[in-house]
Amino acid sequence: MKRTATPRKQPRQNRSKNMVETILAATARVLCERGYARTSTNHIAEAAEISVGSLYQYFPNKDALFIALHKRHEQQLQALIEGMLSQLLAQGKLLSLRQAMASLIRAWIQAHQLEPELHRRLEAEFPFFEPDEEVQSTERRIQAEIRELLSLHAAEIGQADLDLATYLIMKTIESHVHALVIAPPSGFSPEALEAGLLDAIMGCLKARPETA
Amino acid sequence: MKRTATPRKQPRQNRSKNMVETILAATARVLCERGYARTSTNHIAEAAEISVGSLYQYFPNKDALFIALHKRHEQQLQALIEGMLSQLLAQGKLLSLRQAMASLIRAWIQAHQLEPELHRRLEAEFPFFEPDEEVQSTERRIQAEIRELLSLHAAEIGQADLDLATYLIMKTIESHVHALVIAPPSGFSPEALEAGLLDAIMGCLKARPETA
DNA sequence: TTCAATAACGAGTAATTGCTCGTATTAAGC
DNA sequence: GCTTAATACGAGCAATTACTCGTTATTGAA
Repeated sequence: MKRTATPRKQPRQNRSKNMVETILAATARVLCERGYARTSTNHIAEAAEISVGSLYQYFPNKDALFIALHKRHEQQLQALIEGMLSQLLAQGKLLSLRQAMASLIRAWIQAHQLEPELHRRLEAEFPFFEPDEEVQSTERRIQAEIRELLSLHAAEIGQADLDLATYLIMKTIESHVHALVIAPPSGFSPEALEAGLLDAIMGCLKARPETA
Repeated sequence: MKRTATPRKQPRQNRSKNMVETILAATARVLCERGYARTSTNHIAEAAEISVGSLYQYFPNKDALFIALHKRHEQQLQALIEGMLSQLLAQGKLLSLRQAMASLIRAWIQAHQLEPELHRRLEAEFPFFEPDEEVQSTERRIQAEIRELLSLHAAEIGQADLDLATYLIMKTIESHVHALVIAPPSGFSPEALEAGLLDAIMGCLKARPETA
């Protein structure tokens, strides 16, 4: 497996912009159908009804395809979450802390309804690539926005360290939603799970130091 | 890549029992050093200082190696956690709910200190195999034991559905510990994280239905 | 129409990989 | 020692794979 790193040309004409889209769409399709391990660049080219040569004009190597796909998907999710966050921030203290958290959780869950099978494949069977800089930067922005949301209700929050609180609730939401998408637990209704998750988040915020 | 499924012979003599151990140990070593994608059966045989032929006498195909390794590792972790759980159950109501949860969290974290790099590789860059039946059964037993632990303190617990509560706290602990091992967040001390996690768990348990 | 830049093509290649199978070595029962 | 079963070996095969590069087609401006 070569791993050429030579950068490829940027699409100039219209047909080649379409090409990039076609290739990524085919990559997603084949990934969902065959899984990462059994997906080859030849398969992708065939599914996209183009030649391998064309594929390699825009992507320097196989992994670049998946990295691009991964990035695009993450950015779509992030956009949905940020949309809800800006709404919540705009409303200020009109909403209670609990209401705001409930909305955040719901948005997070809904975002993950976007191409869930692709999400599953990307998250579950993907080798560990270094996270994209742009995605990370948005992640930091989301974190800052959640922190701001929390600070609106600082009076109600027991946890003194707002940064820690932000980190904890993000990780908690993220992991539960992840579990919901990857392997939805049987026996519990989505509503019950959502409510339970909200309780956990609120508990984590309300908590005041107690003696062990 | 063939994927022969013919079952292989069970080791009878001593030398072959050692062989299986040697092979698994080498698999772990190579996996940690090279990562899953760049690990071949030839590499493993070389690292184990045996021949590929010998390897294929005990493992029907490449994935069987990783499946066996994965299973062994999971069982080790489960054993540690179950050990702590039986201790906690034996102590009955001597410990407060909070104390019991704190011990559980600590045991969970400590269990994951066992070969963390191997754990990282297995969890992060492993294709999606169907979970092992034996491992799943132990998982269910652990879940039942946690439920029992909770039911000892049912009076203090707001969440009416103990099964849901059990599921929620398991997933919460699991995911936070996972994050701690895979990508420890910078900026927070381990103690603060542990305390925050405990708060989240307790909040999730204490929560009583509120009006949204 | 001409022509050069851009894009698309796809047969072919070099490398790798999983795995087999015929052979050699060792162990155990007699 | 002799015999037989168990174990270990490793050269090599068949299949797959990522990727190249010489060629052809398309575009659009002059």
